[in-house]
Amino acid sequence: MTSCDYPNFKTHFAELLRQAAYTIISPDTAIRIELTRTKQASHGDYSCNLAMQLAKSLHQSPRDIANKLIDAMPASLYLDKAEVAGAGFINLFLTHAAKQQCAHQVLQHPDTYGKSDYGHDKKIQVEFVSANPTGPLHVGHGRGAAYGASLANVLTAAGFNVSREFYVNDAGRQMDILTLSTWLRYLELNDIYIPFPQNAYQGNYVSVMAQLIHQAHADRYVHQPKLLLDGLPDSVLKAVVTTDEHLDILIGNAKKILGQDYAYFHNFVLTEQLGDCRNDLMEFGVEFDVWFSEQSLYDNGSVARTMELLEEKKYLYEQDGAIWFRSTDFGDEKDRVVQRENGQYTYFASDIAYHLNKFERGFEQVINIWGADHHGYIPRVKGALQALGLDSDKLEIALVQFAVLYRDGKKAPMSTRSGEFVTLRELREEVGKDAARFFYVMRKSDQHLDFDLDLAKSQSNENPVYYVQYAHARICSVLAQWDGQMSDLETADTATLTNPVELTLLQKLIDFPDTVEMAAKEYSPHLIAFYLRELASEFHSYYNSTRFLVPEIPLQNARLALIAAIRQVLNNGLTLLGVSAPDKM
RNA sequence: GUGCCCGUAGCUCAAUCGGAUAGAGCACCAGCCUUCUAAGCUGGGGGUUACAGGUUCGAUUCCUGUCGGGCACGCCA
Repeated sequence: MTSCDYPNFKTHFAELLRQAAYTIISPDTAIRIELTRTKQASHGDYSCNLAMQLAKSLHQSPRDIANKLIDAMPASLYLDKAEVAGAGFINLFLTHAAKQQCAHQVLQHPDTYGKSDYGHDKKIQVEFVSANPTGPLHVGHGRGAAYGASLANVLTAAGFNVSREFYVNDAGRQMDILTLSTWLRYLELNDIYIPFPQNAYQGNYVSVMAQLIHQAHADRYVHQPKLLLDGLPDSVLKAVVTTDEHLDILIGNAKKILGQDYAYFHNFVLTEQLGDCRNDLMEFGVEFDVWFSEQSLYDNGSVARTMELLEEKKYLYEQDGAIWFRSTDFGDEKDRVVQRENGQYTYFASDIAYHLNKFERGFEQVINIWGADHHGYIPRVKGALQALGLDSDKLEIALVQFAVLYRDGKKAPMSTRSGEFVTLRELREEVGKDAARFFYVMRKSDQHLDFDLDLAKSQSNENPVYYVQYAHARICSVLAQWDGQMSDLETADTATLTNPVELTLLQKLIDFPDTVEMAAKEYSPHLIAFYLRELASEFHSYYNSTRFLVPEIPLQNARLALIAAIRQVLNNGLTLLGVSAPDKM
């Protein structure tokens, strides 16, 4: 937390302007005072457009109002000057002393600098990745993982009480298809060849799981494979065409044949895939507080109970043998099935129960991070929450556009079915965790991401992450060659830091807490990435223009205090993004 | 066909919920290492923010239309 003797200047000056404003307008007038950082040094450090906002209602020129506001502003020892510019902007200039003090601030509160209580400990959940445990995570999941983890870190830093959650789709058809796929591969290992459906899981990891079972249990689960083809047309035998119906028949037959042993296979592949997924994410620096099982919602009756609730509120009806939810009442384009003709609940049904459960756990804000291809799914989920009498505005869906892979200048396929996908693990091994994490959050999450594999692999030293890390390593190197005590820098006299580049750097350090807050407010961790690049850029420029280890001790200590503070902020920022800050490169 | 998102430098992307002269990186050109890490720095060329209107002190941002691109439109998950 920032200590009370060193203010947030945006907040501080906004308050002064508020007091000034109420000398010329009625105190019960609602005004929004927003300070923005200026782009040009000649415009000062902070700028406010309040005068232009008031111009219309006061019937005065913006510049006249601006002058009145400046005259009415209470004095501040941090304010060097305030002036009117342009159409009526009020430009505020910080004193050098105010900026120089920031270096001390950072060094005296190294781990907490950048944090704030903006979130007021509000209980917030971030649910992300939530990939089907039916195969390895691919590079599309990687983006959701990097975004979600960074966002959760940013929210935590901004003072929210964050819970990271992974929703495990352990119930449903996709798991059954994987189970069937594994059993078929297992049968092959026992020299029993049943045509492998083209719409089953083709990936090599399926065979690997089958081998594990075969090694442990030999032919124990062979049973009567011929019965598997009961009720299927001959075309399936030739493995030319298999439809979804064929697959469902195969699954049904497998369940019948295997009996209790089906549960063994199902559980084995789930445990195996989930473990792999958890491990993969951990190596990517992404961890979760809660792994929430979809199956548990069936086991404890939550799904049935949720459906009863909707039934009581008259939002369900029967048609064509299925049960429908009236999502059109809430703006969806059509009503949606919650229970199929065959009596099975749909994924949507358990999802409603899941979201009800989230609210019952007391989260004041819930963020779901979904792939952008799910955008059509939003109205029905929000509709269901409204039907249950909940405030759907407390559910924020952050859509993450898929990363489109390019290989040899062409789009590369990345379906989990085709077996040709690029996995997150492969990507990590090729470009490293740090580069992958940084690269993923370099751009706004709702923008398409072109991921050029050749570039990322062959020219990874061009990745911007090295630029930032290099700045950190350079500072470490300088400080290692200095023989003083770090504690001396905490109180070093920084009054000599008056060069433009030094003042720019100090202002940049002051900006860090505001940047974190903005990133939290806008759910935009990419702002941190851009901030770090700018800070690193200004540092590299400083490094090339100014020597730090100089004979004059007071001057040396002042400069070292500044670069030590920069190192700390680089470290704090990189940590938010899950990227390491190396001492050497 | 309907709905949602998007269109900014040659390429990949920014632009603090409408602000001042639209910014970076890569690529290209010209310079800087007997001195703290050259994975760096300095300078330069590059734009009618897809197009046409509208709203106002002010538009890349908001509204309408056109063109172009992506995604979604299952009793799948």
